[in-house]
Amino acid sequence: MPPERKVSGSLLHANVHQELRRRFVTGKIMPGSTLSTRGLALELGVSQTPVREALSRLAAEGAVQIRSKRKIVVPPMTADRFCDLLRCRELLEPEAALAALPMIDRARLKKLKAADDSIGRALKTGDVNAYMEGNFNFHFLIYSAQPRRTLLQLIETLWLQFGPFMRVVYGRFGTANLTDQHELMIGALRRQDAAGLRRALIADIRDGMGLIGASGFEA
Amino acid sequence: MPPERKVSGSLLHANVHQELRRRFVTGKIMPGSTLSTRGLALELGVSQTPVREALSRLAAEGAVQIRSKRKIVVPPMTADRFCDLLRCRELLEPEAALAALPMIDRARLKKLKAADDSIGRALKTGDVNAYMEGNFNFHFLIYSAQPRRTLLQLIETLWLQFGPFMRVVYGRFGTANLTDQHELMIGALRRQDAAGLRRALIADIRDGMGLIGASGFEA
DNA sequence: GTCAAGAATCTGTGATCACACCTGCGAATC
DNA sequence: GATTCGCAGGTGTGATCACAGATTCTTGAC
Repeated sequence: MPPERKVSGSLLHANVHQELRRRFVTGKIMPGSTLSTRGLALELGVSQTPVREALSRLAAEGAVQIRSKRKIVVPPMTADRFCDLLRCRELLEPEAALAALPMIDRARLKKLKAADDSIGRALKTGDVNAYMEGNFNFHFLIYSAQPRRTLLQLIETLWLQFGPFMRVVYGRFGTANLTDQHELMIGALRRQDAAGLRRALIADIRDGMGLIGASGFEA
Repeated sequence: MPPERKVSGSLLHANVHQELRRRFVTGKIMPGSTLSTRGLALELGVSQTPVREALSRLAAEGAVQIRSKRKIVVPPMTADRFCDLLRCRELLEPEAALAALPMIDRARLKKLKAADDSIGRALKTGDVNAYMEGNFNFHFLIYSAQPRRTLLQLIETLWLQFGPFMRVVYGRFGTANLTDQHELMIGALRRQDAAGLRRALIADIRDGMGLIGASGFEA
């Protein structure tokens, strides 16, 4: 069979990487599950090559671990790792949010409000998928407004590792009482209130931390 | 020609990645220079495949940019990016150093002293290579003593992007008067003096920041 | 019926080939 | 002599093939 190349635009491996990245961030992939190059290639209708390239990148970003012996797994969840991730978020995200604060114009505020509404609807219907996606959009609408690309990249790395965990936690404990902080953040952004923004964001991150204490981890 | 496989141990692409990473961290690769898969493959005696995989990882870590049109370059240096990197370092590295502080035993202190001596010798002889390598070893001897792997990974990412820049700066301004902070850090570690450690480390990072102001960047 | 040994299969990894496209160098034309 | 057109070389990218090793299922003997 000839290669049958048609592609659409270009850069298959970039598309694959983005698709997988989306799955990670929105928690569509469970911690501890195993991925295979051939399986993903079949599923996405491409050859192994772009899948391998995408998986290398994800490995570099810590989203998957490449156990050289015949298995490539998304890292299992442990309390230590979860805590480490949250504390790193707590270090980096307030910095990004504060840098973004002066850049928030009316248009972006409108988008933020829309994202928060969509989160609210997801909470009502119990749609965890939509909640995860909305939460991601909400936070990165803020962070991407600031010009420090390296800082943004570090935060993306964290969310990539964090997504699968978050999904497990929310699946286990439900998604109640988590949206208040977003409202506070929007208010602080509107008032250009740096202290309030930092406070609300840290509280938002710590909400996740609180969930963790009791549950036995693994897988 | 038959594949002629001999490998050594295993995992070619891991070796390639590590080799390239070392070159980046120690500044053997200049900002703005271009790399090629075929060239590196030839130079390292492997095929393109492991090189491509390693380069994907490095791209994910921000060490190289993959301009889809025919060129893969190490990002050119700009004042904004340099400043962004340094501020991220300032955010993350003190956190790691303080977490490492209680873990520093006599053996590690001895290694730190040795690394600092080696830096001193490099400064005397003006050996920039040795200085870069020693500086890297010194800092990561500290950071790797603490258990937060994610935090460590983030810092490694920063150094990967930082290495080529640092080399340019030191090549341009010389490496004088930079070692004092390391002595102070060793002293603070010995005394388990958290505040002193933080102060010396931040000063060490800001030393780099000071160098940047006047010079016109690019390339 | 139980357990162990071997075959079949499926995995990641590396090499090689094929292709589209950009870059430069050279020659031909005005 | 200057400008433009075309061809050759080199690039990243994707597909395919080949191989080593691990896992799993089957099959055989006790």
